[in-house]
Order: sequence, then C-alpha cells, then structure tokens
Amino acid sequence: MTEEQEVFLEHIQKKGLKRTAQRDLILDTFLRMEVHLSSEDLYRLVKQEDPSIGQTTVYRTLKLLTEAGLAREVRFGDGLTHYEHNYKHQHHDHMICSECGRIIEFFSAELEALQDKLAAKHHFQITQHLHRIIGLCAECRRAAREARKQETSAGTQNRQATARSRH
Amino acid sequence: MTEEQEVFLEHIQKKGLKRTAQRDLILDTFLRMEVHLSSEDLYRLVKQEDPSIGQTTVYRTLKLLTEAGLAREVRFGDGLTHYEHNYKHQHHDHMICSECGRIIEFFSAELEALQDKLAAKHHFQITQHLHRIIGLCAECRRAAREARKQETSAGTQNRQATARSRH
DNA sequence: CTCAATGCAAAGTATTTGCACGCTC
DNA sequence: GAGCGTGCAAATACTTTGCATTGAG
Repeated sequence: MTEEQEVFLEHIQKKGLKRTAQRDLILDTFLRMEVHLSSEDLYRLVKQEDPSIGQTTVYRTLKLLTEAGLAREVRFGDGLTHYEHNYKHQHHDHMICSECGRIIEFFSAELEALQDKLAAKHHFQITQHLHRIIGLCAECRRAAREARKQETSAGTQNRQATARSRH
Repeated sequence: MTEEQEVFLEHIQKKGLKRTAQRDLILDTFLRMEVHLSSEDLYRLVKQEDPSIGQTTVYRTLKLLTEAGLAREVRFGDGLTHYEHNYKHQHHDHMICSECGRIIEFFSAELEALQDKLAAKHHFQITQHLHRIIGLCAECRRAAREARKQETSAGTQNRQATARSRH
C-alpha cells in the first residue's frame, strides 16, 4: 500500500464514500504514469485493463483525486484538461514548444519567492498558480535555423524576420 | 482613425481580406472595453448596436484581431476564452480571486527577467507566456477572517485550520 | 439493506464548419 | 463580377447530468 493509496482511502472515508475496483484501478494507473495525462489518455490506459469501464467514471475519479490532493488540474490551452501528480511532488511549471509540443518542466525557488513578494504587495493569498511559457525548444530552434540557412543559400529573397511578439 | 484601426486595416489588406461594417463594429466595441472579454461578452455588447450580427462573426473577428496583434487570447480555466488588448499595452499577468472572481493585473520586470533567464537555461525561445496566480484577494481574506472570528466567539469547537496547499 | 457508484445515453457548453446568399473590391 | 464575409443551422469536442442497475459497507 503506497502512501498515495492511503491518502486516497482516508479521503474516501472522510467523505463517506466507497472504495471500488474502478477507483483503485484508475488511481494505480494514474500513479504509474509520471507525465501529464488528459482524462481521455487515462481512459484509454485504464480501458486496456478493464474494457468495461466508463469514460464518466474516469472523469469523476479524477475530480476525486484532485479533491484528495493527489492530482492537480492543468490546462494547456488546447481545450483539454490535463492532470499531473500533486502529492509530495515538488511544484513545477511548464515550457511548451509550440512546434513539437514538447513539455519542459522547470522549477525556480527564486521565481516562487518573487511571486510571494508580488502577492504580498497586493495583499493576495496564493492558493495555486500556473506559469506557462510558450515558445520554441532548443531542437526546434535548431531546425528553424537550418531551414533558414537552406533558404538563403538557395538564393531566394529574404522574407520578413521570424521574430514574433514576446508576451 | 485610431492607430489600432490602421493596424487592422493593414492586416486586412495584407491578407487580401475585406473591410465590413461588422468587423468595424466589433473592433470598435473591443477597443472601447478595457477589461477582459469573452466572445460571449463581446457578442452581447455588439448586439446592442446591431442586433442582426451573428455569434459566429464575433468568433471569427476575434481570431482575426488576434492574428493582427490587436488582441490576445487568455484562458482563465473556466472553459471560456477571453480576449484582452495586446497592442501597445504593456504585458501583464493575473491574480484571480477564487472567492469573488476579481482579477488583479500585475507586472514585474524582475519576474520577466527571471523568466528570460530560465528560458535561456533550457535553450528555449519564448514566444508567449501566461502566469496566473489563484487565491484570495485582500477583501475576501478579511471576510474569511471575520467569519472565523464569529464562529470562534460563538463557542463552537475549532475546525481544522483553513490553510491550503500552496502550489 | 441502504445509499453511493457505475455505465449508458442524453444534455450541456464553447467553438467550428458547411452552405446559400449578400456585399466589398 | 469574382470571391470573401455573413448568419444560420448543424456539427464537433469535451465534460456533466439523469437514471436505472449494481455493489460496498
């Protein structure tokens, strides 16, 4: 019995809910994956193990895990709700490559501290935060550079620079 | 003719599109509002002026404004896409009160610089970023404190502390 | 034996798309 | 006049809800 499972059971009991095979399976599958999952992703995985399980149960269980503090909702702006671990996992934020979709996780104590300072200035009490940086990852930058080089050497006139607004 | 309108026209022309009364009206209405608007919000406003306008046109025009660099999409996690000004408006981020929904805009050069530093460390080229802090605003904190005081003075036993995980 | 949980289907929401007609350029 | 723009309705995509049945405590 892992610590997470204990946390889950405790939450279940405190709320007068029931332990079921489906919830156990969904939790285990969720715990096994170390990356962000959408409900859909998790549903597919869980279905491999128990094809009779319903999409709805996955949705409901993910909400439950979030309540229990085991998972945390993350929205990347693609319209899907993703979930990631939230129990004894150090908080981190994300850089998302708009070209290849790669997600880089990062953490900065300095950034967290600065954030606390900003919140204090506005007498704001932080519960949660979300920091998402979108751009090009190292690899896609290299690819873009190469493509540009090729084009130039091919003799075509230069197009407008590829710089974009930085927000 | 405001600068924004010129930017819009230029974009329209560059893409071989056409200027229409609807687009003008939507742009004007958008420019007049200084706060975040969802498509729905803007649709309602625009409809007051021209009841024959369609929801779809508002959606399409907002995409157009975003392309032209006049608007920027913001998702607050409520499932709606909001739009805010993006032309010659200093970039800012948001603190959102989970109690009353109030949105506090903030900007910190220090934070922006730190962010650039972190991106550089990962050889990441920033295009865009989103920083959202969720919690309680000053007013709702005060209200919560008062409520707690009342409860205590009423003689009921203390419940568990209201501290939440800070992520 | 009671009440919560499940799975299905249907409903909801937010947004996009197909299409016939209308209007810019 | 050619082709984009518009509004409507229908389609889509994700998530939630109603309900009868099943199952845990």
